[in-house]
Amino acid sequence: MLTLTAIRNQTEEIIKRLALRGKDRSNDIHEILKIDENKRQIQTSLEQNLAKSNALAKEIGDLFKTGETVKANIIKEESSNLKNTIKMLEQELLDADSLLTEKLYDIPNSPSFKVKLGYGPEDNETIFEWGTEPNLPPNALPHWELTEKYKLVDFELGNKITGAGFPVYTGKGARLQRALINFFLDEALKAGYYEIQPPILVNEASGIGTGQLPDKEGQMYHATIDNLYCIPTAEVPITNIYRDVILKESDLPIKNVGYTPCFRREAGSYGAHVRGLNRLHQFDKVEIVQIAKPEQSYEILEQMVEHVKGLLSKLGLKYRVLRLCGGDMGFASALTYDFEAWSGAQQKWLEVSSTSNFETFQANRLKCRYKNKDGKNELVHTLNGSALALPRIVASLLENNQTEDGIEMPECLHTYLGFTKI
RNA sequence: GGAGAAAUGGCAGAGCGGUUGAAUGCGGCAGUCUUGAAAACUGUUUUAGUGAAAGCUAACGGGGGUUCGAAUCCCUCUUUCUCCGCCA
Repeated sequence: MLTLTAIRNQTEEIIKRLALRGKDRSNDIHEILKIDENKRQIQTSLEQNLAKSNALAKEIGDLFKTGETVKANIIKEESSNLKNTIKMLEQELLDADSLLTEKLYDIPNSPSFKVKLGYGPEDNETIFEWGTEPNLPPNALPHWELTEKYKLVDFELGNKITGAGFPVYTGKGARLQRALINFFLDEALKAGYYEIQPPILVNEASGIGTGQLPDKEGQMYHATIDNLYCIPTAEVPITNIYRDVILKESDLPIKNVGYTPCFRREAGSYGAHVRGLNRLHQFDKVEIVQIAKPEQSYEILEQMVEHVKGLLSKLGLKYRVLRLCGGDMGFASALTYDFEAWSGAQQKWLEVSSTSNFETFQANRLKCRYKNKDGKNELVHTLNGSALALPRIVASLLENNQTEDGIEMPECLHTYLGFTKI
């Protein structure tokens, strides 16, 4: 969530930046300021009463020590009466505070100045494109037919065991999954990331920390008996490592990478665009996460973008990079680059990575700070990106590299795969 | 899963109803000394809210309660440790 300090001190700038999302938020912001002011008034009044009560308690203690019990009892009564006022003010403060939090949760992150005003995907800017149109045979097949032909993924079997969107990878299909995961992890290690294998079930506090809760509850699988959630991305556990943590300046930037399966309920999805591997309930992803000093974060975002570009280039996939417009950007993000790989047989772009700078939006909820040069605690910036998500990479690889007599695998995967062709 | 014990500052560890935001030790930081370092000595060392500041308020695992007053008593949850059971 946005920090109150920013809303208070840079009100006009925040409003201007929020407007880039295509919706005027000035009323909400001013309402928040009003609630905040009211809250502070209540708080001041409460604290004054508490101070009085503390002073009386001390006085009673002293009186008992000197044996002046009669006098002490009189003050005791006075203090008892004060308690009612305090209780009332406490409740008022609690109400004001929860109202304030509720309103703050409702405001998305204010986009970076680099973000273009826009309302949907049509307003995104393509800032980079690489690769050439694959040369496909005349009878080229979409990946969902290739996976069947070469027995790589069994969707039917997944239906039987679990349900739609839970595919079973078999034979070379399974080995391709493992190869990609290892390739992505190794590339991240080479780039200086530290490998983490986190839990894939998280508690409620973690869901709130990275912003999946309380709003997007319906997107996650929920194990109700133990009140745990299946992670929709490794971002959740890996970023929550730093919840309620004060880092040293020398710790930054922190560069973590983790592979996890990801679970998304994708409630309400249907139709051709979810066919095959295009959209799944369970999929695999390697995620890179960085924690950075504010002044470094945008440079680091560029580095992360370069890293993802490198992966796609090595895989030989035609791809493009989009800078999302305000209206298409995620709730928590200040600047997002989407990566789309070209799917030759489907003749469409498939989103394979989303790499974002959240500035202090997540850090504020997480209470993740670092001690700066002046010894002050300052919120960090958090960033993350998929590097990469597997299913659509597999779809593109299979489709783009199909030949009359098999599917060629890119060279960078050969040693991981133990074969060169499917 | 059963039985028992415990949770205090960066760490270790006192306190177990009344100037205790918290003794002491270690660590950290600053200074004295030194050519420099070590040692020794001196000082300093949590965080958040509010305020121009002084100050005030809150926090001893989380939540709730008793009391004029709680780190200290009670309830509850969580976690850790020990023993038993089960298990890859």
